[in-house]
Amino acid sequence: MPRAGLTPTLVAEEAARLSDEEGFHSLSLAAVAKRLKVATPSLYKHVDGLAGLRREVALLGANGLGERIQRAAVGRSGPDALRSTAEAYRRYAHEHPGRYTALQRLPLLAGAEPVLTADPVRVLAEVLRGFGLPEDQLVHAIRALRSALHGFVDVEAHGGFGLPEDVDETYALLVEGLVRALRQWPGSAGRTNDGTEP
Amino acid sequence: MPRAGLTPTLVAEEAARLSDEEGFHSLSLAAVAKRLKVATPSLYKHVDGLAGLRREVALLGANGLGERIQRAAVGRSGPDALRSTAEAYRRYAHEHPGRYTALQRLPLLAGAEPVLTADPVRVLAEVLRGFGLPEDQLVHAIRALRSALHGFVDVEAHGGFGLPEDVDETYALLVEGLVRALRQWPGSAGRTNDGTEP
DNA sequence: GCCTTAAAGCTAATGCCATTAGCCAAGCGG
DNA sequence: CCGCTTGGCTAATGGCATTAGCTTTAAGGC
Repeated sequence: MPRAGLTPTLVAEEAARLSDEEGFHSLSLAAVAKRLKVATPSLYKHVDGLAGLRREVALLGANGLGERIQRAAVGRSGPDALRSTAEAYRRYAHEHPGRYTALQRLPLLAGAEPVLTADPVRVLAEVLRGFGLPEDQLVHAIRALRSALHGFVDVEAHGGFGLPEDVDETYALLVEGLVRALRQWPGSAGRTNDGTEP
Repeated sequence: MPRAGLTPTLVAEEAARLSDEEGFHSLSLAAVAKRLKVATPSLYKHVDGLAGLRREVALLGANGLGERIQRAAVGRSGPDALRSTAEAYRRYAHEHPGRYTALQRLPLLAGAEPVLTADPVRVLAEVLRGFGLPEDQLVHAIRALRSALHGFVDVEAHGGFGLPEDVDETYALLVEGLVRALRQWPGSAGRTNDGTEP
């Protein structure tokens, strides 16, 4: 019988696909093993149990999200960059719901901070550059931005927006609210171009 | 041997306590049964399996959160009501993390919408009354407000704010950002008193 | 005060999953 | 061609949810 030829990367990627397709709650060693046509215990040669598998999916999610919003921000600045980034953020969460869910728990998984080739938080920090915030407000502003984007995406993913009103429109309004809030952030240098005028 | 004297309510409340103390992920029929000094299958006489148990905890969470923020808002209006409500919202999530986590999944648990004695979303809607928003913007504003509050609390609960900067201060700044964003909401009647002046 | 009876709580049994131990063979390096 | 690393396997254990079916409690009618 020929070998299956698994690697840690192959296993993690299959797990991520499964998470996206069936939901993060459906991620199990047994399910991944079945997809790879392999017995469950075989996976232990490549990943560190279920906890390790989840961690790998979370890492793929963090890097994937980071790369996506990075690409969305490149060549833009200020409100314009924020709008583009916010759009990419939500789109990634829609396209990779399992990875996105996994990503949330990453901070709690203590241990040596592993290789994040593209840290989403760092990208958001760069996006906020163009808003002229004082140095000591940057961390607070990043946190607020993360909260708003994640909160929307999370509520949406849980079916929390039940009314018929257009959810895309709500998101656009939320992002514009963020732009306004950031332009008038305490201690800010003042108004920045809102990106809707030349 | 005398009976244990369980009721659906008693079981649900013990489950909620366990969720808060050990984390929602630790909620299981076996764990609840052990706390109540009862065999696991006995619980099926009072709740509809694990899914039902989670649903009950979610309901306790929704009602608890609703009551808390309701009380915080009473007698206040506009930005003042928003600040008080936001504070109560976060405090509830801190004090009842298990219930709060359960609550998120409530919308997905399809079926007959059950008795919500105090719907948190309705309370938020009333809080937004004082901001003079046009009728057709109310739903969008409520969604934005929910997103921001939940997002912050959720990131915080997952240990997402790793830097040493004061998290309470970030929350206060986020809430002030919301106040600004809502006062200048598209189509709004204009500025409202920001609550920091008589 | 008995006796019927609905229901509370139990034990036994099944099945799924994670995890560990230990076996076996594939396939690479010499 | 040979040996050794290591990928993948089977077997076994233990936790959990769930169902079936039994026993006995204790409430209410008589």
